[in-house]
Amino acid sequence: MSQLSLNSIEEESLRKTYFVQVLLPVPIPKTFTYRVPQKYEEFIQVGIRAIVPFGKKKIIAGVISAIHEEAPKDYEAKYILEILDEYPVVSRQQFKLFEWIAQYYMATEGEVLNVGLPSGLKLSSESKIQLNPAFQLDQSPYIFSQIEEVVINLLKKEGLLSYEQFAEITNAKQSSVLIKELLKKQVIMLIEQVQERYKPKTEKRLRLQKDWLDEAQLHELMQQLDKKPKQLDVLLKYLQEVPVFNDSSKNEIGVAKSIFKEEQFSTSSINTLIKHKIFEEYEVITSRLDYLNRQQNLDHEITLSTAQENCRDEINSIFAEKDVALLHGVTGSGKTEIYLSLIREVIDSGSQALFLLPEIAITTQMIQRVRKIFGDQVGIYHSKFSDAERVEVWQGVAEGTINFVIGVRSSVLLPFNNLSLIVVDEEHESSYKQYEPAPRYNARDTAVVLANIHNAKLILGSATPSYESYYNAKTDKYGLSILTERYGEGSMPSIEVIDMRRQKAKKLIKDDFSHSFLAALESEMNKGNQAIIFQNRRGYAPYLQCETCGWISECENCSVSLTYHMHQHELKCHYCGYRQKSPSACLSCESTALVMKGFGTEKIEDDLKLHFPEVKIQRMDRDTTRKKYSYQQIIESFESGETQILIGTQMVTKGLDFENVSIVGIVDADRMMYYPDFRAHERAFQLMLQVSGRAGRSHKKGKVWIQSFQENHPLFDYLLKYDYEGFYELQLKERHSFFYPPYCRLIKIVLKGAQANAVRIGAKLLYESLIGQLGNQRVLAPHEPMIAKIRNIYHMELWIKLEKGYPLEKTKHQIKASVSTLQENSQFRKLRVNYDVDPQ
DNA sequence: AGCACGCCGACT
DNA sequence: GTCGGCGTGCTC
Repeated sequence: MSQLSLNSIEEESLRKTYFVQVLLPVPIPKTFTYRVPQKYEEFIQVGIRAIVPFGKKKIIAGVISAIHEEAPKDYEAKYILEILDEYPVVSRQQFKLFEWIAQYYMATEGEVLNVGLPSGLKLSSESKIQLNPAFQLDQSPYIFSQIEEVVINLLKKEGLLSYEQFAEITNAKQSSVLIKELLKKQVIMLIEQVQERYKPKTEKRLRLQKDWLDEAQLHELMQQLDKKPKQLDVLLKYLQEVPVFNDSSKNEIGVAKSIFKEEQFSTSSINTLIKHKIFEEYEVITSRLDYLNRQQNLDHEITLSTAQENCRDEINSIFAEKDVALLHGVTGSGKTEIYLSLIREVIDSGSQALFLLPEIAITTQMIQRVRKIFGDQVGIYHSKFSDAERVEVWQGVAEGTINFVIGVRSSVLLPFNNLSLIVVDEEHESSYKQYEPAPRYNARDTAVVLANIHNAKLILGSATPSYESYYNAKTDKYGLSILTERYGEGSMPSIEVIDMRRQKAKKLIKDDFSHSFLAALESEMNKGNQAIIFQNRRGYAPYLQCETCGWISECENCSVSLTYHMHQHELKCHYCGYRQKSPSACLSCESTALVMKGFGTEKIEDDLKLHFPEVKIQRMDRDTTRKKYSYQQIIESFESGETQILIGTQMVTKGLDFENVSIVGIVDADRMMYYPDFRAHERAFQLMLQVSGRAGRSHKKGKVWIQSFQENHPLFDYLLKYDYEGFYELQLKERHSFFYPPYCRLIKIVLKGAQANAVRIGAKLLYESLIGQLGNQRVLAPHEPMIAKIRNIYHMELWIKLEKGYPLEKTKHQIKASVSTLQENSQFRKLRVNYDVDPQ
């Protein structure tokens, strides 16, 4: 005995102490060291979550990123409080990716973790108020107010209250005063509680107790229940659902308790049956991804046309040499089938595949199509899905039960461990770039790195590739495959550009439409065809102006004009949400000569309704799709032919296939082209081509009408010929001479602050410091962005342009160092600075 | 990012 | 005198 205990003491002193690095979802650029309690030693793994104390009172969950034995020298490490997972929720490859994103996009790994982890997997403590167990009202030396007594009684009943509940109940603004007072009187105490937000969904099921399974016993049971008709009903229903007399093993799975409820069986009889040990109630964890529970008739076949097959083979041969293939296929060429057939091959070989789409392109149509082919192997990762569902996709990917994910930007952050193929469709979409909050990452570019980490292949697909990607393909960094034919009978519509200047001179414009367009529209309407009208601006009129004094309606908090919305008769700020009733007279000179300038979707809808009173017209923009199913409803109504004209913003340009659209109108092409951004022309061309692709999807030949006051702009020459490449070449020359991407890399630095002066001077000082290090060729002088003030916060921008090959990482360090030097000065300390690498 | 600590103005 | 305003610094 004594020998034994000596041994264990020796063992104790020889025992290694383990420490872990924990990555926390906070914007601090490092991991934190914690000590591992002995009881958890054997369970510790990289990638599992641990609950740790952080700061004076906070308790949060982080992810273990490394395990080691080095005790920190300068401080005493705190202990891990608890571990949460049996298996890693973050894969080793993910840590690498997180690190790359943080480094490249000048963010912290904690910020990456923060956007990556579904909030159901993030835990953070909440203070709860609890009655002090030692407290007794009659023995307390204090006197209590009425409200205090109410609180005491409530706590007795409820046990725990959150701050929020407490404030609500006492409906007191000084609830914190009350809490302090009660703490002083030792009535209450505060506890920190972490709550796992993700709860697996469970289902209550019923089955027969084992004693009743054979025929004789069942018979006896029937007899027993002969006088209890309600219970007998339940039993008969059960036997109907689960014919245990044929196969007693079926009893194991039982039946969902809910089916009895649905069919109005008596709940009390069921409970009696359970109490009498005839039925057994048990719970199972079910998936929220309800399609996983459904057996489907899968249609594994993907049939490709000869052109598609050739393209697929071409991509496969590109992959023999290169990791990235750019698929440039015109709208309607059937790129999706090619992706899906390649994904099929990957999944069948047992690896994972990821299919990225911009948010608006993940439609019900698309999901159903993919489900039909892949069934329960697909996980959908989309912001419209609940957090619990996202946690399940996350876990499915980590555990390997889901090997195909179709999702938005953030799905590049899922815990893949065996990825073989990534597809980025509509790769030119600027929504792949996250803007707020940090990390400002581009999912398309991150996918390149993700593919690299997994040794996977990547397909970038688009009808109008981004110039960066096309340049990479042209310079042989990526492979290139081109699909020029539309799939099936469709052909590209013809395009006509209307010279609005001439139309205006001849007075052939009515309500912002040229007569020729209106005539064409009318003729198509008479034929029973459908039309899409595109205008990239919502609301009625972008601003209200006084004709007497020139006053313009402006937002109080932002440097933008207020947009007039007719339906609510309001002026709204599209940046901060400020609204006011539309004035009937000028707020400056009181003249009533107020006119609306410019036009948005709402005005177009209004005008066209007057023009075509008998045609059903719908509008699709952020204002009409705010409600959950309104988007769906608008699409369905257009699809069924009920709506004849669909007016919309960018929303109408993506992924929608309508058979009957024979005419497309782009009301104001100039607005897209004359935007102060070096990508404006690239974007305008892409957008116009995309909208054009909505017409002539079937055998009907479509036509696109574009209204412009700059009708002889070279962009149109290329657009009319569908000459993507020609326009690309032209633009590239411009990018070269003005030194813009793809010839350089851009980093945008934004300084924000409440004091216009501090922001302006701070930007100037930062500029001076940066040109000192990078040279004045590489830094653009600070300037106000187009919208200099948003919600009363002033903005200044600094652009860094770096030629290819210039040391990137070093530059980023220099930038950060310059910013921290600037912020040593208290005047600039409260400026917010954010970095946008490869801004869109 | 939160959150506590600490140092100055306006009030029972 | 105190309450609470926000500027400052730290979190293993």
